[in-house]
Amino acid sequence: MTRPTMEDVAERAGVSRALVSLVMRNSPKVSDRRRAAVLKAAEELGYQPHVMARSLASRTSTVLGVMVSDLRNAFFADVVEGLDAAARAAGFDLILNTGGRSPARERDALRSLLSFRPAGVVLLSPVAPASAIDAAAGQCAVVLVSRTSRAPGVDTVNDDGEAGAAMAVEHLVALGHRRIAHLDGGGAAGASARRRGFGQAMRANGLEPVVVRSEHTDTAGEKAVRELLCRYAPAELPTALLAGNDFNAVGAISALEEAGFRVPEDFSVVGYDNSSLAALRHVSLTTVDQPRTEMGRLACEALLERIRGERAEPVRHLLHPRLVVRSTTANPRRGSPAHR
Amino acid sequence: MTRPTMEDVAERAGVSRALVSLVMRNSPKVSDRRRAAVLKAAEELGYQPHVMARSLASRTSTVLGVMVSDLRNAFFADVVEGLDAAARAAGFDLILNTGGRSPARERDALRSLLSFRPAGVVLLSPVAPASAIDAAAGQCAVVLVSRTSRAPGVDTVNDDGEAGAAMAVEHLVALGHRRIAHLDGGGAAGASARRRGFGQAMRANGLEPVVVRSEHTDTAGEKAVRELLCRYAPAELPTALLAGNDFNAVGAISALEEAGFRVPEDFSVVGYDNSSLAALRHVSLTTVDQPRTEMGRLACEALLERIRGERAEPVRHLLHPRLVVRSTTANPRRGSPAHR
DNA sequence: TCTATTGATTAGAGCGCTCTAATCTTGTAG
DNA sequence: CTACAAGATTAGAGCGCTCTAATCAATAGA
Repeated sequence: MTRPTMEDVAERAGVSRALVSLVMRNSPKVSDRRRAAVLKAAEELGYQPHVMARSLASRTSTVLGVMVSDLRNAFFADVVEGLDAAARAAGFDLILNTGGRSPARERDALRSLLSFRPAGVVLLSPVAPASAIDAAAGQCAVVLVSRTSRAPGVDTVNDDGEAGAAMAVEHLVALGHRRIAHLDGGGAAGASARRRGFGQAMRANGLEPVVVRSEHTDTAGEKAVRELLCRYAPAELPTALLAGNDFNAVGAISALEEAGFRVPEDFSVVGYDNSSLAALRHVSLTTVDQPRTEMGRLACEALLERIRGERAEPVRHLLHPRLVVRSTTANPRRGSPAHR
Repeated sequence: MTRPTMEDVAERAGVSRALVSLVMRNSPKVSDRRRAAVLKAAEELGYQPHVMARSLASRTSTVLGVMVSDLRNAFFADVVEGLDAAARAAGFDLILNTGGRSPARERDALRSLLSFRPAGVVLLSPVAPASAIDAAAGQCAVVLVSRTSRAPGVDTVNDDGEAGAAMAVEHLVALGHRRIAHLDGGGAAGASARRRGFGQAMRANGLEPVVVRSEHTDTAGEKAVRELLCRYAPAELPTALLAGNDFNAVGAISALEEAGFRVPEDFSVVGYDNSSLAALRHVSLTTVDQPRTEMGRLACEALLERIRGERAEPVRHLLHPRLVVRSTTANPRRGSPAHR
């Protein structure tokens, strides 16, 4: 059961342990003859280098720590996929932890990650206090995803929620909508940026931003729409909705249909996230896509730059989202200048 | 930047490195006075034990390797969540990899995991040949999720797809359905068990099992329904559908509605997985729930039992799924004995 | 022939920890 | 006051590897 070591390979190949080490790290200063002999012996014994021993001896690490609040959230799962692909390509391995959006659990998770002396850590939408993050940055490279930081030792990768919301507004305005409401995501990650972007874009178009407090769930979307329908006289009703995310949008659509409205004929609805839900033909939701896998890749890249010492100044990635137009948006019937 | 070591703590506390080691592993054979002194020194220096060094010296590992084919798949993400919670509780850490359903990538991923000399590995629905899995089992504890094995050194955790499909059939039969079709998942994970369970349950009720070849996507569900509608005369049409999974079910419902049928009035539809999609009020799909988090927990537990040497014989967990009745199933209108 | 010179190989220390065995303290019995 | 057990502490080897510096071999130049 005990696996062969470098010493075993060396003995079998009739060389020194140091030479085997060189071959394993494929150093150029090994003669072809010896290299072949070592490789053969390693093969025969089924030798695999011991990463931890290597890491200890070389005082370097090929491990990246990842703390994710909740893997069930498809957003994080996608980011981790991107992270994994990039890390693997660079010869790094991921050690993963969940923080559960609880400062205490995050602290434990982070401590556990750091005890591996990783080359860097990625924190996905952490709720930990800035001081904890800065402390971590003193020990290894740190990159934050979906969270900002002003610390010089910390890189960040965020999607541009303002731009995303603005794109949605521009799309709706271009279709002819003038009265557009935003079902906002409350305190959820990214919600405030979207709300800000919505407001700015509306005002930039000379329109009055209408915001209905909501949450990132389908039931909250239904509720918000019912509220909206009560609040306005039929002629004053918005003709388009920008939901906080896709789930919220689907809930909103349900409530609209229940109230006898049709989407997109009577109401246009735009979601946010481009989740697998939005892509369902049955749903076919116009939505804003965040480049999630790309965010993972960039986070990994930022880490690698720091690790390799290629960069010391912080980098702040702000990724541009993309509007995916499907079947829930169209020209307005009511209230558009043409039909007024 | 270089972090304090045990030696530093020992010096500051005025004791030997060995004593610090004992305190860190909170051994009972340390006097209270020394323990306090060591703890204080460690605190002041911000000392954190080096997991890799510990692992190397003690020839034990607190790392569990996890290979998942695709984190984007919510099923796997949920299992990993369960795994993470159980591992953390037991003081283990997860190192994660994706295998991408490619034998070659899986081989690399597995090799990479094993190079950490983990205490055990969890393979989520691997496609690797049995020989590769058995080889891994020679190096550490191995548990397979959503894949069977006959190897004595390998534990398995699977959901009972046969039982799940049978439960769905029983539910439909109890509602009065006699003609039930299964849209099958082809070669997807778990599909064959569901198909088998469907066939057995139908025959056990004296009914003819109708199977339509499909896949685990919504578009495949639509296609399968159109095929079904062509294949049968209106009076002979099934009154209920058991889809391969939730996505497939949603596709099927779309196609049914498009063809002028209503769900559940004209057709009852049952999904499989109880994904977040099924829970949407707009969808409200009757479906079969797999205890995914529990599967992760059990996988971890199986590993821990092996690691602690509490068990040598393989364990084969077959988890019971649960039927979640929502709004897409009802008594049949057409074709039921009462209405014939 | 003898030295440089270059390239290939190896000895040996050390990474930060654990673990065994040895040593040092106490407390207690004789 | 000595003897001895029991408990507390430590020295030192070693986990599997890397890395520096030293050694060795082979070729080229004088």
